[in-house]
Amino acid sequence: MTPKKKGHKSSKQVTIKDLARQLGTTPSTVSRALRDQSGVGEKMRERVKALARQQNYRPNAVAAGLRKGNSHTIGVIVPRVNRDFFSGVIAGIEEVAYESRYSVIICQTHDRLDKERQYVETLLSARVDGILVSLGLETDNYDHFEKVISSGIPLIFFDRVPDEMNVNRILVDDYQGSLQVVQQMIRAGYQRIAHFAGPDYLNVYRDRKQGYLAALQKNNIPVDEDLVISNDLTIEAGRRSMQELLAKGIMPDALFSASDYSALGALLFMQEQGYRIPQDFGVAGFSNEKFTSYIKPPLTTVDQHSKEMGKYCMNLFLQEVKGEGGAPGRIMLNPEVLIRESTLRKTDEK
Amino acid sequence: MTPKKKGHKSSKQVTIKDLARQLGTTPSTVSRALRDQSGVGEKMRERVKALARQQNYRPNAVAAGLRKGNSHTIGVIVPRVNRDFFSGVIAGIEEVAYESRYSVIICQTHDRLDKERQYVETLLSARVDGILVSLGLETDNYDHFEKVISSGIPLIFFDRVPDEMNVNRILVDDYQGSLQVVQQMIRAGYQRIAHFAGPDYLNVYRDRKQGYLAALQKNNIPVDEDLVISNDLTIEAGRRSMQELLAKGIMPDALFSASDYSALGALLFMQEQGYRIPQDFGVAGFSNEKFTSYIKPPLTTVDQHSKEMGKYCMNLFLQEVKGEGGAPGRIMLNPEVLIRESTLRKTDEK
DNA sequence: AAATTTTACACAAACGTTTGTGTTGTGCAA
DNA sequence: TTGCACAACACAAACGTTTGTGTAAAATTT
Repeated sequence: MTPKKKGHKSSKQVTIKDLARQLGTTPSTVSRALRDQSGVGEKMRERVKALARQQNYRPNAVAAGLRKGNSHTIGVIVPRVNRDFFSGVIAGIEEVAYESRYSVIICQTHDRLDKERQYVETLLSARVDGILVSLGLETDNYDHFEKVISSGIPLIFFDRVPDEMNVNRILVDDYQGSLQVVQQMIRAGYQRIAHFAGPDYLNVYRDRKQGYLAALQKNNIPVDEDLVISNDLTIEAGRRSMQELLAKGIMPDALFSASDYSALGALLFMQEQGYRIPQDFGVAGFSNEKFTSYIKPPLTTVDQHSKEMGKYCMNLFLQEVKGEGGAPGRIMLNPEVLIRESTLRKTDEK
Repeated sequence: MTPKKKGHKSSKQVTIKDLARQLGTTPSTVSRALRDQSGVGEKMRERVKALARQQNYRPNAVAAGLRKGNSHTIGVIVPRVNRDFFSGVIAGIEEVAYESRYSVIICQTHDRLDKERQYVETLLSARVDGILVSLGLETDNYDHFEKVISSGIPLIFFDRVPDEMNVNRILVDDYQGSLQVVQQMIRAGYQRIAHFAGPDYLNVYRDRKQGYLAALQKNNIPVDEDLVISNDLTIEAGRRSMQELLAKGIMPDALFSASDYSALGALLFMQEQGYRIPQDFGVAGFSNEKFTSYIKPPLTTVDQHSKEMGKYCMNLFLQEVKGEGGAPGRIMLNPEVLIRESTLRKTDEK
């Protein structure tokens, strides 16, 4: 009967002008008062704030952004948000952003180059104050990022970074992580270790492959080209690649995959084929996705300190924006190798 | 030697005014030309576009937003992005948003009420054109959303929606989903089914509990209060609650959890205690997180059509923004019950 | 050919801030 | 009492668009 609606439905937001008019003063004074700038008396300041509160005034960030030339917003471009690694980075970015009252626009490319390009345009049009990016799988051309640079706003890459560009980059030591995992696998007794690799033009996959190759070399294990397979690192790809290997009569005794997902695909396939993990076949992945610790057996993998990485990103941005950006920053974090049951062949029984 | 930099480092972005000046025309004509509005000749239009392209003109969305009073951006507030359910919804929202060229600001509350409040303020200040929300676990007060409503922009809730408010809402039939899962468990032969519930003031958890209770009732199984436990639905909580049950000497023969995560915690705990799933103990969850199909045994759960839900959300928003918003829309999707091994006690051997 | 409509453009105001520069008036020292 | 510094405020321009209106010339009709 008595409708609960209080606020008028289509009420225009109250502006600084409205406040000024009601107080018999000017917009400039109101603006200064609200932001505690000098040049306005104690009494007026109080009156302004009181009225603002009472009228439910909310500053128009768009207008302020236009005038000040910045939006206090940053853009983050990632392949997908539902990877624990990326959502971890995002969490880190957000934590720092939240403290400094920055808004974060998150864009998912789904590993598609066209979307990546489009989002860069959108973010530049939205006049974000900076862009944080991890490249998509398809990205083998960086023209769209040149535009960002020439626009003058900070650009920071993390994890999947472009090789050719001299830009800020934050990453984990993929080479070391891979090296150590494979070393452990060899120590556990595996002899013919296969590798699932990603595209060679992305630093992370190249480095992981190099780490794998280095481990073999250090242990005088010859590299078998047949055991190194490139795929798109999904569960399905992992399953399929494993199947194809066996179909070709190639039988490794372990797998180090550049991704936890393709590792999982292979693991599931091998289990279905009746192989026992880790006795008959060892499996290791990369990224420390959460599921790796739930499955049976838990998967050996490499943690990339995703949240830390996110914090570093945002802090680097804040530095840059303060004008402290000299040469492009380069930060490399140490990965943490997590040896779990999936590569623990009964080696301790020696 | 010859530095590659073309764009001047700190180059101010070229504006519509710059173009106008160079063409000997006015900003208004340039603006209309670029947007293919009527009132500008074919020849001039071409000249404008050519120059814009050549000078790398990029429209300033902030300025346009201020003038037009809309930002072509929407805000999405979710508890966390690294749940498959939420990232699925986000994917759906983005897909539709991308087509209609809307930007999406994603905000994670981490289930905290203070963050939820803060993000609402931020989004309103940023003058987003609409807000899509799924409530946090702590949210038992909706004052901050009243502000959104009185600001006049569309507000749409999904999945976790407020009871008291008469607003747009899109959800899945939690009651039906739960009812069917528990019915199946009973048919599979489980007699004493425990339930992990979330806070009663959130619709989804209340409905799931109701579905659970209804299933018992329909099968003339008395409700045992000891078997209904509220926790915060994390893995750890699931593990702990299960442990506490056993410690108290209460021994259910199955569990239906309102969340896949707490279901997983309980499942892992029971396996560690030597119980076989599903023979000795049945487990079912809710939400169809991806990991549920990887673990051993695969977990029975309920799919909520997350991506669909996201699309519905965004489409409902688009409708509202076109002014076609009559009474608040209410959409209920049918869930899909996924019976998997974790509740498949050898019932078919009858 | 005159009257009328239409086209192609220019002009100017507006969106809501922020900020540089005037303009008072007050208090203080000389 | 004059001069000066400074506080407290008003005034106005600017940020980059969009959009309503004005005004010629061109195209169309009669």
